[in-house]
Amino acid sequence: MDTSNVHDQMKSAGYGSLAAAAAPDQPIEEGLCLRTGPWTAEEDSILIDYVNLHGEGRWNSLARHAGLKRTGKGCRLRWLNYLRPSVRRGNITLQEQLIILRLHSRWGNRWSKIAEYLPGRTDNEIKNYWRTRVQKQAKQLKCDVNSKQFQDAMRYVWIPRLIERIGGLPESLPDQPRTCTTTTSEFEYWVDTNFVPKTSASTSSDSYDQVQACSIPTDRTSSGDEFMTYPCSGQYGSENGSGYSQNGINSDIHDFEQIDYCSTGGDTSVENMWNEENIWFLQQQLSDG
DNA sequence: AACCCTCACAACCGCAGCACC
DNA sequence: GGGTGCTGCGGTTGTGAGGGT
Repeated sequence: MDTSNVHDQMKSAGYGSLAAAAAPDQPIEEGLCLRTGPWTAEEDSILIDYVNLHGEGRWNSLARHAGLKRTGKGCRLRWLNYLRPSVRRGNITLQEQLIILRLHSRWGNRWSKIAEYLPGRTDNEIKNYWRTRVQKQAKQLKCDVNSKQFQDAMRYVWIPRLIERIGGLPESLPDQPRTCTTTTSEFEYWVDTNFVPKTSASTSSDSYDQVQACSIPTDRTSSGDEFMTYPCSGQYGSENGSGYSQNGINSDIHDFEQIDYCSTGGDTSVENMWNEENIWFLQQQLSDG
């Protein structure tokens, strides 16, 4: 969807107004009314110019000095989610869907953290994706998105299936895996090695933040880790080893070394994993036990 | 054509954490 | 230590588009 169209349409529809009162945490100067609703092109321009001149941060003073009748929070949100040059628009690609699913299984609703591994994507966008697509499917399957049933569904069915859709299957596997040790996360292959998360992880006390840039945490042994448990050189599938291969699908992780997760182009997003075929397949798997 | 429903998205809200005084 | 203000995060809401009937 072209979000700019949405924006323009909202504007033309007259959405937005001057708020009579400021947000509780956002005191306003006497006599100043704050605008709410969609941003106008003029406001966008003012904000862009101001940030380009003075940089990000200090959003409240920015809003005042730039002459924007917006809250500091509003300016920050508009900049981060929409105006920032690095913001990437367009559909969530299959590769990105895969990353989201896997990181969410690891971190839950920590959208900003997940967004760090998706260049150009905002936490808001990822959150919207999760709510509109994933939660909807959990609802269709009549199970909670956080239930073990749904987690297993993603782990053993959707993710391998998504992998299959992303790359297809090569005629032959590489002669030698790049590396494949028990101490290296397969996920390191999945993330473009040129990518560095945009935020500083070193300032966080979260143990999951103690990771090298360009890699996904690898502490498989931690108690809550149900994340990277696929055999490194084997096939994806259920615990008994038959799993997915019974469907003729060989999903060796190294098949996907060449996926470009930082690509700003491409259009693999057209085909979404959440289609009728996959729903049917998953329901079969679940009913089979 | 009109209505209804779902989807996708931007924007808003409340809260927690942090820094500063 | 307490108060205040700012920032960032996650949850939620409101809106138009688009498809189906």
